[in-house]
Amino acid sequence: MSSVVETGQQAGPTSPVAELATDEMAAWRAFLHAHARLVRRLDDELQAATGLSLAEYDALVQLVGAPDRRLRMSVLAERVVLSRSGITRLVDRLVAGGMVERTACTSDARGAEAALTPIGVDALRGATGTHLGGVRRYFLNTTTAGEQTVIAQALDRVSEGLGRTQPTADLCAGPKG
Amino acid sequence: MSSVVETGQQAGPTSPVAELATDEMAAWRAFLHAHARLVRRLDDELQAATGLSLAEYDALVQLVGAPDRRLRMSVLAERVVLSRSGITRLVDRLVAGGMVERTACTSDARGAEAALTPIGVDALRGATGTHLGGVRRYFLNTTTAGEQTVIAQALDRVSEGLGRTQPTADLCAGPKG
DNA sequence: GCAGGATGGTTGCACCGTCAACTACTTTCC
DNA sequence: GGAAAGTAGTTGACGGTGCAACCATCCTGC
Repeated sequence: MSSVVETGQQAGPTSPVAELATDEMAAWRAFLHAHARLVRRLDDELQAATGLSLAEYDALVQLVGAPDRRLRMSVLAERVVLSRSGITRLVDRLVAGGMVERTACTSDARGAEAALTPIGVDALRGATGTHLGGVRRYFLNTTTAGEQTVIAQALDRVSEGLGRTQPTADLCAGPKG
Repeated sequence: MSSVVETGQQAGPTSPVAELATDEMAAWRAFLHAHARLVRRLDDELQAATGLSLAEYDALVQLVGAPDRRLRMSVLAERVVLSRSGITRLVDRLVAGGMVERTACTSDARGAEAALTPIGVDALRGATGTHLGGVRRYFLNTTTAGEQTVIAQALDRVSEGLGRTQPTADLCAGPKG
C-alpha cells in the first residue's frame, strides 16, 4: 500500500509526506485500516444480534472476570479505555438495561462500583457467541497463529509504553503539564 | 486451545467467557487496546499541534496522493473508512478551514470532488512532522522491523477480507465473494 | 424520450464520547 | 484538628459519526 505520495509535481524542496510510503508506515496504515473495518463490522453484528455495543460488551467481559464480578468505575474506565465520563455513561446504559448495578464503595465513600447482575451474565453469555464468531471469522481465521503471537506481543508492548508515557510533555513542551 | 464458544454454563466463580483468555484472543485484545491508546494519544498530539484530527489528517494525506490532488467524495470516504455522511461533514470542516475546495464533478453532475488547496498542502506539511513523530515514538520505536512486516501483512489480509465480505450474509463465501 | 430503478451526496436526528466544571470525599501537612 | 490539595465520579455543553430519509442525476429498457 503505497499509492500515496508520488504525484509530487508541486513537491518543493521536500515532498510533504514522502515518508508515509515506507514499510514502517505500511504497518501503521494497515493497523489503522484493519481496525476501522474490523470494529465497524463486529460492532454492527453484535449490535444487530444483541443490542450491545462493543464497548458495552467489553465492559461486561471485564466485570465477569473481576473478583466478585464488580469493579471500581475508574478501573473499568481504564480497562475499556474510556474517559471517566464515558464510563459513567456506559454504566448508565448497562444499569438501565438491568445488566449492571451501581453500588457505593465500602472502603472509599467517594467511589462507586459497577457490579454485574445475573441479567448481565446472561446478556454476556448470549453476546459472546456472536462476538467470538466474528473475531474468529474476520480476524483469527485470516491470520496464522504465529502472526497472532507477534501481534499480541508487539502491541502489548506498544500499549505498555503508552500507558506510562506522558503526552509529549518532556519532548516538546506539549499540552497538559 | 480447545473449544471456542460453547460457553455452556458458568459454574460458580468461573467466568462464562474463559475462552477470551486464549492466545488468539490475546492478539485480539492487544489489538483493540493498543489501537485505543495509540489513536487517542496521536489524535491529542496532532490536535494540540495543528488543530487537525487524525481523520482530517488522513483525508489530506489521501488527497495529496491522488491524481490532481482531488478525489470523489465516495472514494475519499472509502479510503478514510467513513460513511458518506461522515465524509460530507469532514470535508465541510476542511473547506471551512480553506484546506479543501468542493467542486462539481465534470463527468457526473451528481458527484462532488474534494480538492486540496495550497493551504491544505501547507497544513498537511505542518502536521506530518507531528504525526510521523508520534507514530515513530509510540509505535515504530516499540516494535521491530520484523514485527512491523508481520503486522502489515496480516492486517492487510484482514482488511482485504472485510472489504469484500458482506456483513453476516455469506459466511461461507469466504474472502473472495 | 420517458418511466423506473440505481447511485452520489447532503441533511435531520439520535447516539456516543470528550472536556470542563462541579460535588463529595480523602489525604497531607502544619 | 483543620485548611489545602488531591482524587472519584457525575453532569452539562459540545463535537463527531452513523442511519435513514431525501433530492438530484444517471442509466436501463421500452
